[in-house]
Amino acid sequence: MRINAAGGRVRQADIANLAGVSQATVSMVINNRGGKYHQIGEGTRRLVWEAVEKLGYVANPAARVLAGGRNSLVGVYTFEPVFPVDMRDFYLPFLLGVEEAAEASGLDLVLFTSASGPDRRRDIYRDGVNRLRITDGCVLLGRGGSAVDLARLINDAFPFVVIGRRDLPEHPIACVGADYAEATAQVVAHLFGLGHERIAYCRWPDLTEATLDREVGYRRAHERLGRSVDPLLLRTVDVGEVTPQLLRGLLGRGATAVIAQDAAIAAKVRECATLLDMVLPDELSLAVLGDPPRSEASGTDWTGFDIPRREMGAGALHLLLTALGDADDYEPREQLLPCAFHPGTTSVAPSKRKNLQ
Amino acid sequence: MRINAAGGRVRQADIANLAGVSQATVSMVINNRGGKYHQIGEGTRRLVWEAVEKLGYVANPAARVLAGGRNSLVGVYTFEPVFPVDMRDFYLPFLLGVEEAAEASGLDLVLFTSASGPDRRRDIYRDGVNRLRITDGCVLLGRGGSAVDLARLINDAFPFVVIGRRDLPEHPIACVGADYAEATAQVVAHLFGLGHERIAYCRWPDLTEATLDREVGYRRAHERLGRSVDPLLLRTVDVGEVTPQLLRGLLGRGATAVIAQDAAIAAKVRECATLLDMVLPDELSLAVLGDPPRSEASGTDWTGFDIPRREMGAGALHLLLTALGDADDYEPREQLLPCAFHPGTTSVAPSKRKNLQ
DNA sequence: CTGAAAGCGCTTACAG
DNA sequence: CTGAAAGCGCTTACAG
Repeated sequence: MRINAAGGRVRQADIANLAGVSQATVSMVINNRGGKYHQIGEGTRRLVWEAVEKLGYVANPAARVLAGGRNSLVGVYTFEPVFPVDMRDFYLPFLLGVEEAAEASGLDLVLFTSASGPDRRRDIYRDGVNRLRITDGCVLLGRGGSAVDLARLINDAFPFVVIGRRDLPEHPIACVGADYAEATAQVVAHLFGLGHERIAYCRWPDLTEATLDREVGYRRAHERLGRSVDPLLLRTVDVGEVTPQLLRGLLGRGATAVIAQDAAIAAKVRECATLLDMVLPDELSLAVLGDPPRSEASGTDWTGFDIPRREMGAGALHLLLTALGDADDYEPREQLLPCAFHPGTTSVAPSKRKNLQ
Repeated sequence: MRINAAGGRVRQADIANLAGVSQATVSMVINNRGGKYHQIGEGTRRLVWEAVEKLGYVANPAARVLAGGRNSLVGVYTFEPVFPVDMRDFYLPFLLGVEEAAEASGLDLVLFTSASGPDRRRDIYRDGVNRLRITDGCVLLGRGGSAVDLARLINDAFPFVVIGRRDLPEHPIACVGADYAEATAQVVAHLFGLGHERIAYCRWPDLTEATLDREVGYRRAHERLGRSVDPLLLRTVDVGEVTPQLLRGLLGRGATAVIAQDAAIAAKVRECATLLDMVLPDELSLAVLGDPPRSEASGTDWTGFDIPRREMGAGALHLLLTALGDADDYEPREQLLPCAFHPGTTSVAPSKRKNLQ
């Protein structure tokens, strides 16, 4: 490294020496500050730049940050270990969106990989310390995210935005979600439009917003057409519980279409249908509520919708920026992005199917 | 964020106040320094940690770095904008490797996305500032990487490791590369083993280590078997220059197998072969020197080798750690990882082919 | 075992 | 138009 007299890195002080000006002046010149205090002469400017070039000066960003306040570091924190490759496929687009937006705003991203302990579980608070604080603010990602941790972050007045709609009983939370309710309603409406009368829905057993919102959409679509939801067609299942018997039950109840919350369930339903010797999609229409990860899509062009993951990532970063901007009168907001409906090839108008009894 | 009396971020001074100790003691406790000077009592330790927890203190990384400490922040810097999706596909595994290793070492990752200017060109040094310095050290990734920038980093005594073999005239550089020479030699040897006598090679026109190393391997494999390289079979081409005429030239020169540096060229060669009504792979064996990105593989199981991208990423991080460890007698090292040979289905024993004149 | 102090290299009021 | 000084929040000798 370029060395000054003292054998250290070249500092503004060295430039000041060589140029015969004060250190403050060097700073002003380098940052091109024209503040009301410092009007710096052309001659001085040149002197300073010459010295800079001669000594090969480079500002120390740490010092700069320390003296200046913000550090232009924004964090990305994932609640679950991100390594299982499937998960990666799923989360990556969010990350890309965040990154794009960060790049556009001149921010660097901190990936909190260290946050997971030896057990690979993740906690924001470990040893009572919130590492996220090295950043100006964070984007939070993933299914986990205990309400306790979130409440604590709010308590700490730490700026953050959650990707995915999130409701916290007490506190309003800034989040950017996908409008699953409306997107689901659209899928259901599409099936109704094709002529299906009885549409089954297999949802997850969890109680997250993502699951509940979709059910809301399923019900909403029925309401809009003045139809009532048959409770026996609305099933709460784990993938493992999807069996030919289950499917037979739905068919027996008159279902001509099955909507699955995710691709794993959808694939399982299809498998069962095949076991029952059904011809797809003619004898059974299928739909999935969201874009399946590559590994599970397996070439099928499912009826469903695309989650605007990239846009959600970018939106989260932007929301975070406004939070950082006017820290004072900032009101946590929920922002819902529309999902693009995708007709796909797994659903068609219902036809007669053979009797399964 | 937790606010102290002065309305600012919580600092060590606030902890010191609350715990009734000096700021220096807080620093020692937090960094768990047992230096010969400071033996700190268990009681004091507890008091400090309690205060830390109560106020939600987190060290300011900039200040820490400035004062000479470590950060547990490691940077990842990509020379090219990473956004074109193909590029992503290519770079992602490296990143995963780095992340895995970082996670295992309790380090967080800083993605320098801001490094690219408005023109989306990337420079480490912009406005005379090297932002990388907020980290303890960096992993550098990508094809760009001007020798000037690298030399400057070395001059600055900034710890870094390059992914991909890199030779700098003057300075030794720490890098983790793939052993392209040996991997290429293996591909050639495989083709010789199948009975091919004359093997053409289409390389890129650039002069990067990645390109030169592969050519070395091509030549080495010939030497080992006591064969000489026919200069007319070793072609330097852009994708655009791969034409049926080119291929005809190679065939006319007796080639029964063509090795392409990348999948784009390989695909083009195959296309040309098809135009010449050749039956593949019987009449022409093909190989690619590296695993093609998903988008270009297009279902073909190319003869070639797998670049150990993930391992390279992890290796780079580990090398960086040793560099950070004994900063004193640290000697920049080059580390080459073997590539796994992959027989594939695009090459077989040569057979008679029809005369193309 | 602990505190007071210097210093890391900057930026930014403030005083001329 | 420019300089002297304070302060950002830490770490690390040094002095007790």
